[in-house]
Amino acid sequence: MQNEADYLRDYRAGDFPAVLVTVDSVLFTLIDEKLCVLMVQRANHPQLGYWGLPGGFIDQRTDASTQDTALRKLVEKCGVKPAWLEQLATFSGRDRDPRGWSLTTAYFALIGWQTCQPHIRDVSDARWIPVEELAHIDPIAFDHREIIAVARERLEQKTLYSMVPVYCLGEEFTLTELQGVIEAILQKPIQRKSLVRRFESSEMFEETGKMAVTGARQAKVYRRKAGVDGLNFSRNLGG
Amino acid sequence: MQNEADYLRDYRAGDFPAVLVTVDSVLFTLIDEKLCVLMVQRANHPQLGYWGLPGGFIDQRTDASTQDTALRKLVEKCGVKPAWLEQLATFSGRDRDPRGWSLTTAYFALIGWQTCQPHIRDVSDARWIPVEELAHIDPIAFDHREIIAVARERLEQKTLYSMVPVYCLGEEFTLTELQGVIEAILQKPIQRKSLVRRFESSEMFEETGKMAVTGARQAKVYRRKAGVDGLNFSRNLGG
DNA sequence: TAAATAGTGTCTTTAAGACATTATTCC
DNA sequence: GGAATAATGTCTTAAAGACACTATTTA
Repeated sequence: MQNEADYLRDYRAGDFPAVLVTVDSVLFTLIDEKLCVLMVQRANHPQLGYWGLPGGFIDQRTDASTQDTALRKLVEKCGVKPAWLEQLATFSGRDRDPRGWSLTTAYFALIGWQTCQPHIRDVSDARWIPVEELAHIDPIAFDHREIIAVARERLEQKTLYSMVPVYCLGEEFTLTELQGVIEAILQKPIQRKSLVRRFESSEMFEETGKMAVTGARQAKVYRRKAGVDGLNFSRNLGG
Repeated sequence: MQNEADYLRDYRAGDFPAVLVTVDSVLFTLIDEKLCVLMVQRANHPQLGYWGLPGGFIDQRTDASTQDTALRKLVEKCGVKPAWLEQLATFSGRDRDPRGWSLTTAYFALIGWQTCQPHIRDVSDARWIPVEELAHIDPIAFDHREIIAVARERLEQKTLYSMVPVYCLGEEFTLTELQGVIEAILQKPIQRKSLVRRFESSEMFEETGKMAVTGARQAKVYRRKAGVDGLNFSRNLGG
């Protein structure tokens, strides 16, 4: 019987028909009170010219995992790393890509648009699209419309029991801005008092000492404490 | 400039180094008050003889998605479909499989062991292993120990806000049995009253009319209503 | 001082936790 | 009747909802 070393020496990838593997990201931000997603106009076949999610193939030399692929592709388009990145789900099937049986591991990401605006202005093929306008964009590449829908669903759920929406904002923000993102995501008003209670009990934030001028009473400016990542509440907001 | 039809005609998979793609499942059940996971002794290289998760390669002719692959492989080992199946996450990297850069989409599944016991008895390479014994099983194939840990984490979380643990039981069960699974998963006692409140308000279950004899007062026997799937509570159990 | 926005106080509501009590069955 | 298990009643607690109120800034 063959031993493992012999097996590996004789092993040739490609004996089985390969699955086409990609990695795509759904990157959200908030612009003008509107939840937006970063879309890229495809520069190659197939579906050249279609709007789709930023992503692409794994580079086996540089990527230690699909998360690295996602980050690499996002940095290409935005110039900076997203403030939040987590795996969403893997979408697969025979018909989702015309080249054959394929699979994409999708990531879910958040960033403050201010952070990457300079870079996106230069990359003419990338654009922030308000999620409400997606319905009017047709076609959309592959199954990316469905992937975005799943990502939105996940974002909504996480908004109910965590502070993730804060990663749609810049480094510094006011409570009213945070409330704005949350309400844009949930598409309904929330109780500011409930938000304040969570904001404080999370201990994820600290005052910068600065005040934001809004035309009336000035608002305290906060930032995320270094090294804090996430905190889940044991109860949902907006019952 | 080439059009899409030309591009697809000329397209050859294999121009890029392929990623090795597999699908694996973490199937849980409850046996003797203990949470167990289905493990299979590997019959092929690499890592022949190691215990690992049931899974394998996608069959592009028969599988419409990785979920089909997961189901196909589980049915091979258990003879029946799991009562619950959902995608867990995709694990990837250069070193997780000695054959090269690889990726596995892992599924998370639940079943009552009674349902598949006859088949598992025949498949000599499959075994239910109590999760507490996993620490003593070394080696475990690939990164499957880590995948199981992530699945357990997910099961624990879902137990706090849903009725999923019920899918670890057979078709018919008592409240005390359900409480048992939950306590085995959370590794701590819960308030039966809280469980009863959730059980009723979920409207996921119905009485069978039967009673279970336990040696003292008999317990009502319930079953899941047809077509009910899941329900998430807006608040966690076991503060 | 009025309007606008920021932030607080406090009562109500909801659903879980704690645990005592009642019910049923077998011996 | 007593032990064991099943099921219910009810008071307490934690955290969100509702909303009135105070505070600060600019016009």
